[in-house]
This record gives sequence, C-alpha cells and structure tokens, in this order.
Amino acid sequence: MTEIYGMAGHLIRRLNQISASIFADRMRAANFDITPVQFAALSTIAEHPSIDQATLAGLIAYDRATLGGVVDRLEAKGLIARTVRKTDRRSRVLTLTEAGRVLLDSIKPIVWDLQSQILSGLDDGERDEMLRLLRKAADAGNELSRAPLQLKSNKEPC
Amino acid sequence: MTEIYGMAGHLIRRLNQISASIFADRMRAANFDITPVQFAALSTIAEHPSIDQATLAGLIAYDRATLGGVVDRLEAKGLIARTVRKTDRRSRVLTLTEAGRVLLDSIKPIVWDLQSQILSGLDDGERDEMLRLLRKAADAGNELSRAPLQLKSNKEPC
DNA sequence: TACTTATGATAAGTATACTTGTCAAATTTA
DNA sequence: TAAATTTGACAAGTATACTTATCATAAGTA
Repeated sequence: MTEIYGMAGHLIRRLNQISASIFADRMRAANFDITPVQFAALSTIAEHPSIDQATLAGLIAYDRATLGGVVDRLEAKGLIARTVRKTDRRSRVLTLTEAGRVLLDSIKPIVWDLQSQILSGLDDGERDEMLRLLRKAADAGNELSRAPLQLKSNKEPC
Repeated sequence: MTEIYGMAGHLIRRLNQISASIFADRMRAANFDITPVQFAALSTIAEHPSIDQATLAGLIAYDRATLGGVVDRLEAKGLIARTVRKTDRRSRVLTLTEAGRVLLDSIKPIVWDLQSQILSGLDDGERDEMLRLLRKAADAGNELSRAPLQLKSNKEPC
C-alpha cells in the first residue's frame, strides 16, 4: 500500500519518536524537566568528572555544536558547573553540582524503568534479540554517523 | 562501564542518526537536496493526490506544525503545489508538480537501495528479523507517540 | 623560535520535532 | 437557526541535530 511503511529508516524514525515521547511523558509525570540528551550528558559527566565538552560529545555520540547548547541549558539550570581547564585554556571542564547529582539519582530509576516500555510490544525473548540487533547495527554503522561514538580518548584520563 | 550504552532509547537514537546520515550522504552524492521527511511527504502525496496537510501528517506520522514547515520548503523548491480546497476552505490541497514527479522518480531507487545500508551490520536473516521487530515495536508503541500514524481518515477518500 | 597544523569552543544558519495558542471555517448540538 | 465544539493551518517558542566558519590556544615541525 503505502511505500514507506516497510522501510528501515521510516520504522527507526518512528520508534525514535515513540522513545522520545515516552521519555518526555515519564519525566513530566514525575515533575522533572530533563530531555534524553540532557540525561545522557549528566550521567556521563557523573562517570567522568572534569570531562571536557569535546570528549563528552564523543562518549554520547553527539557533535560538539549541538552538545554546546545542551551544556548551556544544563548550566543554566544549575545542574553542572563549567570552568576553564588550567592545563588547556581552550577547554571547558564539566562537573556535576550538588543539585545535579541529586537530580541524577532521582531520575535514574525512572530512566531504567522506561526502557522496557519503549519495546513494550515485544515479548522478553524478542526484546533481548532487538537489543542485540540494535547494538550490532549501531556499532557497525557508527562511522557512517555524523557524530560517531568515540570511546578512545587521545588525552590522559580525566 | 558507561551506563547508557545498553539502553534501548540510546541505541535507537544512534541508529536513527546513522540512518539520517546515510540518507543525507547518498542524496548529496547524487546531487539532490532532499531530506528523509521531504521524501516521505513527496512519496505519500504521489500516492494520494489532492491530500490535505493534516491527513498527510497522519499518514507519515508527523505533527501538523512540523509538516507545515516541510510543505513550505517543498513548495518553495517548486516540487508541490498548494491550493485551497473548494469544499473546505480551511484545508490546503497538495499535489506534485511535474518537477516533483520527476525528482521523486529519480530518488526512489536511491532511497530503496540505501535501506539495506542502514542495517549493513546485520546478515540477511538478522535484517529480516530486525525489520519484523521494528514494525512490531513501532505498531505497539504508536499511540505513545506524539504524532501517531493515522491510517484511517474520517473523510471521504482524496 | 617562527610557522604550520590541530583542536576546543562558539556563532550563525538550516531543518526537524515538538508545545501552546490563535484564527477561521466547518460541523455538531441545542 | 444560534451556540458550542471541532478541525485545518499557522505563529511563536523551545530543543535537538546538524553544517560551515571563525577564533583562540596548543602542539608539532622547520
């Protein structure tokens, strides 16, 4: 019937919209004003204190320009602090504030819980297989993305 | 290690970015200036001549406001014509122009071909299974999306 | 040490992808 | 038929998600 419905790209886009909607709904229901990227950034800063923006962008697979805006908003909300690194005055070092840590701890269980809702149409076996295939496809296509995941840093660890 | 990497939402977002990048690369390589949504709109208008914007939005799972901008750009490029419907002066009726039809015919084979590239990390069996699971998950989650797919029209057919 | 190159960040511009609100026109209901 | 509701489209505002360009600072090379 309609041509696009079976296309991989179209289905992935729709599933991404569903995923984003669920995230927004659950956050709003719990009275938190946090988007998916903002969560990814907060979570990764918590695991890598004093990370710089470019490295963070690589770890969550974002381009630097987009991440700059995300970081602006997190700073405006008082969830992170941004300071110039002494050893390299070009780079801005990111750390969670106390408010940021408290918020992250509060939303983590919600974010974990909502993951299964995203694939709620699938049974347990299908969900496992879907996650395996998603991981495999995303890894294989990584370099085709405009903002590939970059796990290796060419710097000393933060 | 890093918490977000195994999450369904994160993987779906990355795969969507990969998909969008591949689409953009292939269009640019063939010297076409068309985005994925614009293709979805053109393709669906071709299948439903004289469709109105709201119905089109439902058929490609977009909200009306976003689609308004997409349609603006397609009209500005001379690919579609937008006229006021006589039987309902609120609604704008969309049709492909000759240029739109020629363009659509040119890019269709490219779009078909690029679908397999999106899942190039998977073997044939895995790809079929992935498409099945994507379809199942997207259908099940449809109503959770902000812009659900709406196949049934409450109007007479266009 | 001067010169080149690379890198972190930002700025400006485009295109989604939504939200809320408004307006006009149509439909339904009273 | 008048009033209430619904609906199609658009406007304004926010947040990604990119592109290209620029700037400042570092690092490497001659």
